[in-house]
Amino acid sequence: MSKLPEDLPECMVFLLGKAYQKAHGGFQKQLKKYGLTNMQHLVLEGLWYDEGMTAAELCKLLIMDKATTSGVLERMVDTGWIIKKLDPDDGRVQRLYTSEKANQLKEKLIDERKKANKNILEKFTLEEQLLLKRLLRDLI
Amino acid sequence: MSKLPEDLPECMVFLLGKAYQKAHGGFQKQLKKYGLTNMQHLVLEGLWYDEGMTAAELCKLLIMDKATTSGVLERMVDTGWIIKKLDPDDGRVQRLYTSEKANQLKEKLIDERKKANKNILEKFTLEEQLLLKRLLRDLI
DNA sequence: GATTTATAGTTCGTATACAAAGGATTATTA
DNA sequence: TAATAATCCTTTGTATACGAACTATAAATC
Repeated sequence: MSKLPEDLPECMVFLLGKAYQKAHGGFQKQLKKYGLTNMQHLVLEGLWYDEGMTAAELCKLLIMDKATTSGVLERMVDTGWIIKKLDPDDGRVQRLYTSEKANQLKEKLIDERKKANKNILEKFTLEEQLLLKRLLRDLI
Repeated sequence: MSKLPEDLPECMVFLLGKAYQKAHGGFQKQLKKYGLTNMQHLVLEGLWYDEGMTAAELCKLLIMDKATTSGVLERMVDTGWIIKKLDPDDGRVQRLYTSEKANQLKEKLIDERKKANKNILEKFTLEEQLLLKRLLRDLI
């Protein structure tokens, strides 16, 4: 990291932003060969956890903005990663399912996330890794 | 934080993203009354550190994408936060300066950042704060 | 000194992020 | 049950984020 103004490098917003920027960029590159984005990958993991969730449930679980998610889901339907089915009991609700294409890649895609995680954390001791994750979770 | 699929909550990309999302959102709200965004605030802090920097230098210092920054700087010129001056020695270069409007708010704006930082970190012990910042810096 | 290469910034295309407003539909209540 | 409120989701507008291509200018090399 280059030299920074005054106490800016002490600023959490900055540190978190840049740490995320780097981690996100690395993962994004890993996912490029699948034609998936980080966000889209996250949606798949959410649906694998609970297939048939509504968009609202997914947003709540994964702390995503509903307006943003609307567009993400549309693109994922267009590219064949997920399927939307209208809920028969509630005309407002669309239930979300992963596609065959997605399910066939499930193990590989989860492995990519684990690999990304390993890349990010390998510079730390196991103790530091656990501590960092705990501290970040406390921030959320 | 709500319950999450399998070991997703162990994933650094997710944890960093959501921690940043929350920190960023809080700071953004603080800055709204000034009509500034987080990114624009960061640019001002960079220029206060070294007035007259070029966009390229600013990008390198603050780890920003040049394409993104181009638009940010244009909006900041339009809204009167910064001034661009063509470098007399190099026709490619635009040198950047903070405006009077920005300088008059300098202390308040830096205080806002410090307040944001305090809000984020207050739940941790001093030891945890220092540790978290060190770990994040090591990620950048 | 003409050609090539490198650098500074901009522009374009695509994908988030999120506030705010707008349908559509369901639930609640007077 | 008609009116009101709450939910789900989409749309709109503005601001990043970033790869890729492009323009203008400067530097390097033959």
